[in-house]
Amino acid sequence: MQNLTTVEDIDHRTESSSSRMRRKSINDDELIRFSVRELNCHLKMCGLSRAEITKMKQRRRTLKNRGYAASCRNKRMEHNDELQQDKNDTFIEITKLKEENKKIQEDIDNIREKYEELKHFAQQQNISIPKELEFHFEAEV
Amino acid sequence: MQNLTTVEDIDHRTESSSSRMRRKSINDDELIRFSVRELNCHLKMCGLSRAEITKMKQRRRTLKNRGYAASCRNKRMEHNDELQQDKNDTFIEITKLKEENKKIQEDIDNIREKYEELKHFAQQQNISIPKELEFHFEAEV
DNA sequence: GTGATAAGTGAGCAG
DNA sequence: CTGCTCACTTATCAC
Repeated sequence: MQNLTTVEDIDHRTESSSSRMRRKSINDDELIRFSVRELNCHLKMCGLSRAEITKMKQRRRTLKNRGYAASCRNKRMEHNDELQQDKNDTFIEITKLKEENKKIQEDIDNIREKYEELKHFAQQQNISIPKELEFHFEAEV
Repeated sequence: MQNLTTVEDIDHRTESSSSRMRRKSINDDELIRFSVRELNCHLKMCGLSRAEITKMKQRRRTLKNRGYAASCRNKRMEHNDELQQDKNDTFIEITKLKEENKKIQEDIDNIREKYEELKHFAQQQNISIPKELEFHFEAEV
């Protein structure tokens, strides 16, 4: 795509009056970067007609829109990547939590077993365990 | 946007020969729906010139592209919603797992307490607990 | 006027 | 040719 906007690109119907213009005075880069005030100043100095100025303004708008569209696409892609990353992260976290959970559950099972053995031992020794020291396990998972 | 494609829209340079055409014979809807074979048949029956047929084909392509673009955008949005939903779902699951985890950890703490009390009781009663019935808690979280 | 976004268009790739 | 996707343009909306 062409990157220079010269007055002769702008409005061929006024080509006949182009002899009084300074050509290639503003490129696309400047056309975007200049403030409205600076731009108006430049366009006047170039001696552009009203129609040519309108075309230039439109070109400026189009160039800016191109940039907006790009940042819009970019934003969308970044947002998407972010969600995707979240998904990966949470998968890892869930896996970790499940493992931890499982490990703790195993701990409980071990303790329960020991406790049962201990109770059994007490029975054998005819030791009565005070009520307040009793512990009742819930149903195992 | 206009929704009918008539031959006179297609190529004004051949307007002079349009007397032998049947006008408004194909609308955009048909232009998309017809198979290539059907379309060629229709275009011939309408007596379109080669240039007109090319224009019609291009119009068909454009209309199809319009649809493709729409489905592409749609797909992207659905994918995005899906990721967003995943995010919500996993947030719920993680919350649940953390709660469960906490609950189990509390259970362990309770058991640990009871166990310690039991050991203390045994000491008071001068009951020695066999080594194989000992249980060593890991460092508390 | 500026920035953002939805829809439409054309280029170009893949099948 | 068909379908898809990217970059760009245009129309529109909100500020």
